[in-house]
Amino acid sequence: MQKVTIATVARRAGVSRQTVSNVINTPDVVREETRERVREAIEELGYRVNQAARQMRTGRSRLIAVRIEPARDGINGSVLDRFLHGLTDAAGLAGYRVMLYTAGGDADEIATYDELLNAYDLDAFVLTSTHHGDPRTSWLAARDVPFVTFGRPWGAPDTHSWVDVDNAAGTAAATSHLLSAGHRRIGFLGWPAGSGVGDARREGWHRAAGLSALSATSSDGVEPGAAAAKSLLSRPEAPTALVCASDSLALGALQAARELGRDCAVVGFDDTAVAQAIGLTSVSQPLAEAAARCMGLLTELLDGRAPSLPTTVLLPPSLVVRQTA
Amino acid sequence: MQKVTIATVARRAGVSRQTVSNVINTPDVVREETRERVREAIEELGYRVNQAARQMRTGRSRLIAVRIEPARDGINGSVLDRFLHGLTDAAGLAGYRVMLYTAGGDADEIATYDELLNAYDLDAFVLTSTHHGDPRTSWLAARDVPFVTFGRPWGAPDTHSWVDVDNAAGTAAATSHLLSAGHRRIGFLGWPAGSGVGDARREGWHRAAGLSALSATSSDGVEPGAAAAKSLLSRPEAPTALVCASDSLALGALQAARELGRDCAVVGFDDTAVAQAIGLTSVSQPLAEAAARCMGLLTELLDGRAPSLPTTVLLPPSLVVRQTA
DNA sequence: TATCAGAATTTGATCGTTCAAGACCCAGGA
DNA sequence: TCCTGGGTCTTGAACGATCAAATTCTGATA
Repeated sequence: MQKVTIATVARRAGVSRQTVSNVINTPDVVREETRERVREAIEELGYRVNQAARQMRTGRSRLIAVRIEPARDGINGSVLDRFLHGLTDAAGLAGYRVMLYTAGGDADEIATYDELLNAYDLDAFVLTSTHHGDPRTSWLAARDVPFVTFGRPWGAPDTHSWVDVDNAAGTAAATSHLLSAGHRRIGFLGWPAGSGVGDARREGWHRAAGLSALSATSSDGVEPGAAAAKSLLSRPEAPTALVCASDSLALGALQAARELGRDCAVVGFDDTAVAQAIGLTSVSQPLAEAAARCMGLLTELLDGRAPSLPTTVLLPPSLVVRQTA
Repeated sequence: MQKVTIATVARRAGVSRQTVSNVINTPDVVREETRERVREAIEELGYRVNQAARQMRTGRSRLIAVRIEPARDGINGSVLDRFLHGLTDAAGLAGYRVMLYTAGGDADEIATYDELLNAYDLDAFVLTSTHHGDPRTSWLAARDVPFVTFGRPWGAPDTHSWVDVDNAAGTAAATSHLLSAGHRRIGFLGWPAGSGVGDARREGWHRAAGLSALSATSSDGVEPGAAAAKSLLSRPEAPTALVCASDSLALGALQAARELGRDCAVVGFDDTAVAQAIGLTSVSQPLAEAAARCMGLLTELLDGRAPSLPTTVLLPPSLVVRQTA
């Protein structure tokens, strides 16, 4: 089976190479009848555009890169996993492919950008886990590399397009749910101030609960969460319900309540496998949609039809009610 | 900043294009002194080989593809996630990159192979979730496409190289652990016969426990697992410990025991986030190593220095002991 | 019928690399 | 002196697509 190139198709259809190329890339400049003839030839021969050749001329690879992170916590790891799946799907529909890379830190990641851009002509990047003073976005912006972040630019102006989930709305919804279930003293278990995501989740609870006293912080994890929850539940005016910044913390809270023999409603965040498994009510991020929107913004950027101002997308999460609240 | 090509480097080093190419690909044919001069030029200019151009000549892309599956169960999803991370790392070290794709079923996946091979000149594939009568491997083999499977060819001869985790050894280790803890009636909670992985996990338990009566099956999931565990625990000679084919089933078993007010040791499989979170003893697969070995086999195939017979790698899992056993 | 604009199609060059073949240099043997 | 041959380096062509410019076709108008 010989290799089928654009020339093979051209011969079969009785036209020139360029016409075949036009049928593929700018069909409207080709006469209807010719177009049909060429399309048939393409079909019969099973022709597929050779990306490498196309890329050499156009300088575009139809490849976008995403970093795959080590599943840190394990519990939260699946968030990225689901996002990745959604992104791969969305990219495929838009005619792009997703390439993975790993990186040890921001500097390492930037070095990888350089490598990927030079060697593979990557078209764009999707960044996750944005944080305060993120050096990656400025590096990419300075070089006019198209990119979108999943996560807003914390503490910085909106100089690029991003997609994020409205974390505050999530905890607010959780709090409202608890309020309408009759709870009046609703506490919050979160991370130390400073992380954008964590602060937003606290803010949503605060806005809906209207009180700021019943709040505790700890690093993420089941054990630390249990310890922090215990101190909260041992106060004089102990909460009857806890909104937590993560499923790990929520799990800790459940353990603490059980150990203290207390009845305490608990809501987690991220709707991870753990939540599903143990019946934990949790706030669920629309990851597939977030991924699709990221891809949407990217194709806008790549097709040059992007608005001059960066677009920002804020998606509402949803509350998945289970047994714990 | 002008684009740096092999010609730029050649000019700077005062040699021809081909010599630069030789320094990169076959350094031993270039005189020591020249080689050094060229290397310096490459360094100073920050030159990187353009993959698209190279690919056009050589027909090889230095890209390998892996399918990213939807996180079915949620609990088990993270297994693939961790494997992917390891594979991306290992591929990077070998000078390859990982590309993702999704597919709805075997036929769909095969169509994707065709597309990826034609359009992107993919060098190789890594298949996961192999199963009885898998059509994917024969399709690839018929076209001489290099590939490795993570998971052995169930019910078929070893016509290709594969890497797998010794599932039977995992459940055997779990059973031995329980035996040495004093348990004498150790049951097994698994999936219906027919899946290679599931059968192997049962087999390991059977071998170590020496009895086959105390076994029950159900589809994967917490609820079904709880139901099946209940029936086991309600028998006259009820087991005092249960080895399970997955963490989901194990979680179900724990719930069943609690509801029945029974004390029952439980061991899961895969050491997922759920196991870590709730202190479930579980069998852990060496996913990073499995990924690295897959990559190792692939590079052998790709460099043409593969042994004539397919290589098979069977890795031992390890038992992570926590509170439940 | 001749002319002309616009549509449709073709031609030649090019992207950056590697392959294949040829050129050059120098030491050693006839 | 001339030839041989291995080591080193250079030259032109090719991979398969698209760009830019040139050419041919078509149909309407004078």
